[in-house]
Amino acid sequence: MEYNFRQIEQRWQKVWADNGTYRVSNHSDKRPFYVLDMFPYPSGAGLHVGHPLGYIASDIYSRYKRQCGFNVLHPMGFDAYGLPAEQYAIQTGQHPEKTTEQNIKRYKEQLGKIGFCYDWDREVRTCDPRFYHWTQWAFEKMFDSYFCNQTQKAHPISELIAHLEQHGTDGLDVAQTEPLSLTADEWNAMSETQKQQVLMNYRIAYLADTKVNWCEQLGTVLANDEVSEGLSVRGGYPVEQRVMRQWSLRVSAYAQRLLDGLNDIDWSDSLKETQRNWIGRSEGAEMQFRLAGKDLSFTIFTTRADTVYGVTFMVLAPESEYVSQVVTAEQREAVDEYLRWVRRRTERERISDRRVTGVFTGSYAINPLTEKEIPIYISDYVLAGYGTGAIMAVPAHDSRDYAFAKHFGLPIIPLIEGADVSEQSFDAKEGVMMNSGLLNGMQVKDAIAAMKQHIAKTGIGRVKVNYRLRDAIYSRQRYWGEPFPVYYKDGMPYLIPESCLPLRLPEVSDFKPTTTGQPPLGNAQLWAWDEKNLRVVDKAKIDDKQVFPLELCTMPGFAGSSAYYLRYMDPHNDNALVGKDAVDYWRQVDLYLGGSEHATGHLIYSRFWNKFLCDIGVAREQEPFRKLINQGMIQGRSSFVYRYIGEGATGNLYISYNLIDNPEYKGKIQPIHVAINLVKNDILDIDAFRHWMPEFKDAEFVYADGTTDIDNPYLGTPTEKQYICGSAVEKMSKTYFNVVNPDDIVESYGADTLRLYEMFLGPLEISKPWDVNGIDGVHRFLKKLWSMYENMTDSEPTADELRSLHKLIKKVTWDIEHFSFNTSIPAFMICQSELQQLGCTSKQVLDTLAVVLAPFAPHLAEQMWHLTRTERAESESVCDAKWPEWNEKYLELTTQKYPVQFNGKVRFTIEVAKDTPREEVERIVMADEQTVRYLNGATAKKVIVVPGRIVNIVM
RNA sequence: GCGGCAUUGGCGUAAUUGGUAGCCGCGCCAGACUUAGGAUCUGGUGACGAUAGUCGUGUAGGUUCGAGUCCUAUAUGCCGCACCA
Repeated sequence: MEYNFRQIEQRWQKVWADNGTYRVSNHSDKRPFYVLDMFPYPSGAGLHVGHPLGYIASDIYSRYKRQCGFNVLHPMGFDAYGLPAEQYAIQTGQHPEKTTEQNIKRYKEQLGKIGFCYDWDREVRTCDPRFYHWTQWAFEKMFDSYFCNQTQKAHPISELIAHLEQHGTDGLDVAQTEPLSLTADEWNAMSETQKQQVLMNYRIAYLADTKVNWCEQLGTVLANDEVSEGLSVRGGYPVEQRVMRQWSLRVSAYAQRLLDGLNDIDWSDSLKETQRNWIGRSEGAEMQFRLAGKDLSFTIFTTRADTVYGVTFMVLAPESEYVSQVVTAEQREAVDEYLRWVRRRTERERISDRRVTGVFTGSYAINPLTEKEIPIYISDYVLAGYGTGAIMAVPAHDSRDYAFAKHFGLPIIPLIEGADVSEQSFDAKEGVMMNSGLLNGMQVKDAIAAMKQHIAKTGIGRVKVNYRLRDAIYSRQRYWGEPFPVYYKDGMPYLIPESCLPLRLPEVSDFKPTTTGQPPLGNAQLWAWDEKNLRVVDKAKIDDKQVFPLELCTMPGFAGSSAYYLRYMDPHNDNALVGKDAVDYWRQVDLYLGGSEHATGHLIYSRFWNKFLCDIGVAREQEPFRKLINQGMIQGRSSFVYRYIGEGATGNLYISYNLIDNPEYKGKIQPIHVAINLVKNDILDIDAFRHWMPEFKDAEFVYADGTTDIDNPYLGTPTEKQYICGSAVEKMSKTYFNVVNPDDIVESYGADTLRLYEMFLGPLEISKPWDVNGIDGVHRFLKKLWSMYENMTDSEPTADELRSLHKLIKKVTWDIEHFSFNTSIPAFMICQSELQQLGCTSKQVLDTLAVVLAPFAPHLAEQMWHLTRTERAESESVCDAKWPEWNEKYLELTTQKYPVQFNGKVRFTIEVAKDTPREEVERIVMADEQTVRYLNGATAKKVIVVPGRIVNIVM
C-alpha cells in the first residue's frame, strides 16, 4: 500500500475542521495550558519555510499537552496594523484593508495545509474594530492613571487630583516628565486647561514635546527599538532627531519592575540579558555643583562618586536646559555656533564621526569637595536624555573625558595608586585611592560606598538609580493603525467616553504618509467629535461650540500586539478586554514561541502593558509569558552556476563547481544564482536550466568529470554528465532564487514530512540553513512506518516489541518536555527499524506508536490510529488519545538476542564501599544477581568501577 | 569597550546533563534487485594502522577514579548593548 500522504492529509484536515476537533472551551475540569506563537504580520510575500518552524514546535507541544490531559489553548491571529502592512499596500497601490485581507487569507491557506491544531474560532486581528476597541480602552486607562514610586504601581489619576487639591505637589513621589512644584492653593486656583497641563506631566499615557526619531521617508516618528544606528529598522531610511509634540507611554516608570520580573520567568539567559541591557539600570549618585559667582547649582549623575576629587571640568549636553543659564556674553557667539553645528548633524553622522568636539561656556563651577573652580564645557558626547544631561568629568579615569581633556589641554589628576594616565585613562574600578582626601587608602569599591554616604550626609547629593530605558513614543503619523480615542479642546486632549469605543478608523481620500509630518487622518472628512451627542461628525462642524477636532495620529505597531494574548482567552467578549472568569482560568501564557528580534520591542512593551493591566486588576499575573523560547531563523541555501568569463569566453559556458579552482578557470569565472528548484543534491537539472531563462537557452557545460558535450556528444551517461553547483548560506530572498515555499514541500512530500523535517534540521533555538538534501531520509521513514501497518495482527506483543516501544515513549516524553524535538526523530527511526526487524505485527504496539507519533505527524498518526482499531468513529481523534506512560518493567526485560542496551552499552549503578579495591568490586559485580541477568552468560569485555558510584560494563 | 551564546566526522547533528564520543539523517563506498534509475533493499563509513591497537570533541592548562560536559586562560564565529558618565 503506497503512502498516499495527499489523500491522508486532506481527509483528516477535513475531519478535524468538520468536527471542530481543536475548539477549546473556557469551562473545563481539566487543568489549563496556554501555548502561544507570536502572531505574524501578514506580509505580501506569504509564508516561507522558515515561518512554520516555531509554529510546528508549539503545535507539537500543544498536542502533547492535550494528550497528557490538559485543556490547551493554542490560538492564532494576525498582527495586521502597522508599518509593514501599510508599506505593502502603498507599494501595490491598494488600500491596506484590502491587501491585509488578501494576505491573511493567503496565510491561513498556507497554515491550514500544515495541520496545526489552532482554535480558529479564537482568531484575532489587530485591525478589527472589535479587537482595537480594547487597544483604545487600554490607552484610556493609561491616560487616566499615574505611577506612584512608593507603591510601584499605577493608580487612578483621581487620587492624584485629590492629593494636589489638599497638598499640592508636596510629598508626591511619582513618575513624571519634569519635576513640578505647586501648592494646593496654586492648584485650586488653576483653570481647567492649566490643570490638564499639570496632569499631563504625570499620566502614564501622556502628550509632551519630546525629542523623537523622525523618519522622513516613512513619514512618521519611530520608537527607539525601531531605529538602529541612525537608520530605520524597516526600510533602512535615515532617521533624524526632532522635537515634536507626541504621545508617549511612561514605560520608564516600570523599569525596576520590568527588571525584577526577569528573575521569575523561564526565558533564555541571552534574552534576559538583552532586556537587562536595554533597561540599563545603573546605581550611582546625583551631586549638586554650584556655579561660581552665582546663586545657581546644577545636578549631575555619576556612578563613580569616588572620583570626585579628580573632577577637572564639567560638560553639558548641547540640549541641556542649563546651557542658556551658563553661557557668558563673551562666549555666546562661539556656543551658538557650536549648537547650530550640533543641530545640523544627523544621528548617523554623530554615531559614525566621534571626533572630540565642544565649546567652553565661559562659566566655572565649584567642585563641592575640593572647592576648586572648574570650567564648564558643552559637548555632544554628553547625552541630554540620560541622567541629568550634565556630567562631572574625571579625565584620569574615564576614557571619554580623557580624550576631551587632551584635546582642550585640561588637567588630568590620577586618583588611583600606580595608575599611569600619561597615555590613556585608567577606567577599571580597582586599586587604592590617592589624592582623594578622606578616601585615600581605600579600595575603589569601598570608596564609592563611602563617598555616597558622605554626599548624602553633607547634602551635596543623594544616591540615585538611573535607567537607560526611555518612554515609548506612541504616535505615528500614519494611516494604518488604531486611532487615538482623543479629541482636543482648548489645545488639551480629552478622552472619548469608554462607552463610545471603538472609535473606528475613518475613510480617507489619501492614506499615504507625508514628508511634512501631517498625518493622513487629516484627509478624513468625518473626523471630529461631537461632545454633546457623543459621536463622530463631519469636521466642517468644528465651528460649533460642542464639536472638536480628533487626534490625527494613529497608534504604533506594538499597540495591538501588547495585550493580544489576553484577548485570545475571551475573544468574543464585547464587555471587556478579557472576562474575569477567563483570565482567572487561563492566567498567563505558559509557553510563548517567537523570534528573538522582538527582545527590546514587543517583549518589553507587552510586559509593561501586562503589568499595567495587573495594576488596574485586569491581568492576573505580573508576567505575561512564563516560559519563552526563541526559535532560530531558517536561512536560505543558494545555489550557483559558474559562467566562464576568461579568454575566448562566449558567456555561454558553465564550469562545474568541483573544477572552478583548476588553474585554467581560476579567477575567470562568475558565480550566478540559480533557482534552487533546478538543483537537487547540488546536481543541476540541465534541461530545466536551459529552459529557465532565455539567456541560458544554449548553455554549454564543463561537467564534473571535465568533459563537455563536444568531447562526447552521444556517450554521456547521466553520471558522466553531472554538473555540480556551488552553494552558500544567505537570507531567504526572491533575488537569490532561494526561497522555499512550504506549500511546495507539502505538495511533494506532505505536511507530516515537512513537520518532521523542520524539527529534524537541528535544535529549535539555533539558526540553520534550509537544506532539502536531507528531506528524503525523513520521508522514507514515514513510508516505512506506514508500510508496517499493512500486516497487523491481533498477536500479543513480544517482550522485545514492548521494550522498543517503551524506549521510544520514554525518549519522546523526555524530548518534548525539554523542547528537544530534533532528537525525537532519530528515536522514531530507531524504533521503527527495530520493530521492523522484529517483524512486529501487534496491533497493540502499533496503536500506541500512533499515539506517540501524533504530535509530530498528526495526519499519518490519525490514519494509523484508525487503522489499528477500525471500530473507532471518525470523530474520535488521536488528539485526545491518552499519552502513554513508559514502563521500566519493559525496559528491563531482556533476552539472549537483544540485551538491554543504550548505544550498545549496558549501564547501571551498584553500591560499593568507597575504598573497595578494584578486583573486589569486579567480584561483587560478577556475583550480583542483576548483573548476571544482564550479562546473560556473556563475558564482560571491560568493567569500569567507580567505588561508591557506578559500574559500567562493556560487552 | 561591556555582556550573552557557540566551537564535536565530508555535512546537519547526538551523547538523558560528570560515566566507554560520534545515535539518526545526508553524502560517500560496496553489494542485491533491475532494460534503466535521481527508485527500493542490505552492509560499511572519525583519523592512523594489515591486525592488535593508538589517537581523537577549536587551543593550553586545571579539578576528578573518570571531562564534549565543570573551572581558568586563549583563539575564532554569531548575537545584544554602546560617547549611558
